Amino acid sequence: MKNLELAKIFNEIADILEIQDIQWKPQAYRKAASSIASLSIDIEKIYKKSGLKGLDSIPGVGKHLALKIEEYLKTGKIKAYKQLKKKVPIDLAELTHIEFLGPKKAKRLYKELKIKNIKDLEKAAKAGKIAKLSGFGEKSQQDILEGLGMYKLGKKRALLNIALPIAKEIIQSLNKLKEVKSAEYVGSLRRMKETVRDIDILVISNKPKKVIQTFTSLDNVKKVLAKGPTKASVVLKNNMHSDLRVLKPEEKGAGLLYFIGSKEHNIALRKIAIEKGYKLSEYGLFSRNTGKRIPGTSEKDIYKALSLKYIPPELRENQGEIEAAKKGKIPTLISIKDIKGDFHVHSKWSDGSDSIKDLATTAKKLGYQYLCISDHSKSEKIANGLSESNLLKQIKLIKKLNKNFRGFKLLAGSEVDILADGSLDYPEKILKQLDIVIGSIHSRFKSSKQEMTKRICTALENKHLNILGHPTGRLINQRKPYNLDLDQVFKVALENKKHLELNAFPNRLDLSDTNLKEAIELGLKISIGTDAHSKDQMNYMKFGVATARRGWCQKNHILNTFTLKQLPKYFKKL
DNA sequence: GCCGTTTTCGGCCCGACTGTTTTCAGTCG
Repeated sequence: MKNLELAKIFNEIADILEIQDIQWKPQAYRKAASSIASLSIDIEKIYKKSGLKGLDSIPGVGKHLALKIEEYLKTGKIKAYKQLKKKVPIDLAELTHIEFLGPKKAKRLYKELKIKNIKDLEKAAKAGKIAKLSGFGEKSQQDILEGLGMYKLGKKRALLNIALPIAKEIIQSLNKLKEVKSAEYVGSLRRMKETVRDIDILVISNKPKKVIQTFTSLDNVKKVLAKGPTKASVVLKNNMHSDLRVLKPEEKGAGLLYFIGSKEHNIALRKIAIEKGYKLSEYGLFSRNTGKRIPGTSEKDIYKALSLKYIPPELRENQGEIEAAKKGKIPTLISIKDIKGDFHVHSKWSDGSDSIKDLATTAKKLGYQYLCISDHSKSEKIANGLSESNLLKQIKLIKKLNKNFRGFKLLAGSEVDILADGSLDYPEKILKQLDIVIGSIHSRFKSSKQEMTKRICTALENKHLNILGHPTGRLINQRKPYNLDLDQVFKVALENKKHLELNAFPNRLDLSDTNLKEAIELGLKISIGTDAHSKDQMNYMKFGVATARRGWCQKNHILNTFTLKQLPKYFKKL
């Protein structure tokens, strides 16, 4: 996938053009970069299939940029970019990662101090050279030094299971104030993006001063970055940033829209507003002529005034949801209430920490009808994988426990290793005694694309396998997906009537949102498994559901929404 | 450089906060 490489280059071109005070072009490059970065398919595929015309059909990509993309795909470089870099030999992509340092300041630093990269920047800042520049001063230098520290610390974005509890705690503290009418987390966290950079909060109140004061003096606040009458920005103790905005009650709907984002979604909405003679900002929807507020203060009201169906936050990425809303075709997304079971949990028989009985109790408390115990298979020595005899014992125990349940059933499963040759880690006589077999890759991650694809497809052709576990093997912030022809895997899964897992563990979320969208469009069914290694982790289901929502999944796409009675249609051995 | 039921020119989302200013540019979201 060269999508992200291209997006990065276009963004850097935008920076360089901006430095040269060139108007509008930077915006065009940025827009193209953002739409390329959010493509769900490989840009190379688009080009191979439909050539320049295909590239031209990407929003924000016209004739000229299409040619540049073609050049990059063919030669691996873009001449115009090289020339620009020669002219402005600064590592802008790196430098502008520093908070409060944008292209304009970077240019001045280069002109006056020959600063080209982070290293030069650190040296100059430490030597006190930056403070002496006109227009910079002590504070700017301090900001840069701190930004450098943050850059080193916080290159990685936070996982949802880290960010969400912090956000909820902040919300709770703010909601305690009588001045607060409502406090909600917004931004990418509200859209449940797989990782978030900061925690954005929107408070509705007529007394913003008090709210800002409380927010900036919360226990969890390490440093206050900015503090104005309606807006504040802080660094939390874990080095994440949190931004607060306070709006008035009548501004709530527009405020939520604006702060939930995404930016791309908002830009698209504002353009529709303009077409209709309105102006949309975080304060509301207004008539361009009279400046008067258009009645209605909820998000729904605003969508309605723009002739759009309500769009749930998880879909607001400008990836087709606006077009769908225009046609009134926003799907009814799956919700956590639809979930009737979990297909992937580990007990202390392998590397989990709780007993099967405790896991079952938790499942029943969650209102589930079934829970599939899926411990590791014998090759997974490091995770205490079950020997054949132990697995048989476990199956017996599950059958015994089931006798005591009403309206609830434990399913005897296993997360069976897919071995190097694509075979499964237990012999047929064992596999056929299991209710559900999840096949997963846990070794030889660095195989070639061809090998890995063949290995997984062989497993998918095995009649005992039901679900392909964490299909791409990525670990967010840690490990890239395996080299894999995912289209081929989807195709073979479909042909063999196999299901794909959406592993809900927060550092996996595998399949990803865009993968899921592709999979369900093909007609594949998805099984959400928490991969819980303790009963508490069974709550990770919410991250799975959120990711499914981001992948446009409806109830009927997700196996976990089916009742115990309906399951045999999808799992023959039940 | 892109885009188009005001389409081949002339627009391009909108506003808050900060630092270094003496009216605003730069950055962020």
